[in-house]
Amino acid sequence: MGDDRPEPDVGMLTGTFMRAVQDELFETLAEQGHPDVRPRHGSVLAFLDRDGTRATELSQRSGQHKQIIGTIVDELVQLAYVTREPDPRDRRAKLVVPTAHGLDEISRARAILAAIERRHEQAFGAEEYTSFKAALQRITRLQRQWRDHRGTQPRE
Amino acid sequence: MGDDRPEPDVGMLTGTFMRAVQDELFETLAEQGHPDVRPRHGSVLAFLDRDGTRATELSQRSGQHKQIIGTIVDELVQLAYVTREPDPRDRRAKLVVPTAHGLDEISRARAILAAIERRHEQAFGAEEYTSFKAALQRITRLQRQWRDHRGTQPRE
DNA sequence: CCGTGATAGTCAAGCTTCGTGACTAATTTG
DNA sequence: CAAATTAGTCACGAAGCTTGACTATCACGG
Repeated sequence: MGDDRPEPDVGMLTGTFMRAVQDELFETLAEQGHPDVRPRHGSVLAFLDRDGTRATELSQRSGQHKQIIGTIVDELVQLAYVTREPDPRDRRAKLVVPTAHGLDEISRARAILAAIERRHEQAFGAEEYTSFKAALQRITRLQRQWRDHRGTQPRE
Repeated sequence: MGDDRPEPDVGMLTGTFMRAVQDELFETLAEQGHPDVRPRHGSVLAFLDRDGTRATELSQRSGQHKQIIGTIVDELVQLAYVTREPDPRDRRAKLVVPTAHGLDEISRARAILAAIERRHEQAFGAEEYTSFKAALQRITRLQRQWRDHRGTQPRE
């Protein structure tokens, strides 16, 4: 399945970039003792506080439905990355708390992503990479509000 | 589902950007007479030549499995975006050929994406946006070859 | 104090997308 | 002309997400 043309548009381009980062992250994690974490688990692990976080809070931070967070936490409990603890302030709620294994995954994932960025920085030069990243953040913030600009651009 | 923190890493950041572009593209297409095209259809429509393209070729260009391309073409035939024509040079092969409706979708999609980029360009300034896009292409090309750099980065 | 409405988490069913392996027909190779 | 390749399809299953409904608990106003 090999050839792959230059990406036709910005959407596909960023999709390809994202997939490439994901591939490196999860294959490297697999080599470092975490072969069972998958991208979707990031919706929990990437947003987890050291002292535990509620599922609803994780849902809001990640933008995923509560239902999804529930099943992800099920899997992560199974894999011994987190535990469910009762929340002392609210008997309905449960805190999702990372285990030692979970904390290890989190710090390794951050290290791998930092290494990726460091590589890009070295290839680009520090200032050019920094401004690229700033532009990406700004453009993302801009694009997320596209509905506000609806009539702004006249059509054809 | 509301709050959404600042994206924790580059992977998620680009993912958010891609999703935002996709949302604008397909909602706008829906308003312009194409309510049934979905993102996956892009693997065919975005890579289609005006005079037709083989499924295998589409598979290589898009990076999707032949099986996937087959089902996408099934759907697009159903929706009258393309037809399957026999390939005169090879009786095994069929050419996927866009209909007038298909060509309309393709040109509208390109126009919408161009409008998005124009908006970003206006917000950023032409030169800064151009260099951003060039950096994104370069960094994507770089990241796709991450396996080559494996031992390069010593690990803590 | 109590009832009404909101909130936390879960259960269940269904849909979309993708991956994998096997198979037929036609072509290319030697 | 036999053997290996290639184009397209069929069948099955696994992930991931969406939606709606339901139980237990909390918060607020009367």
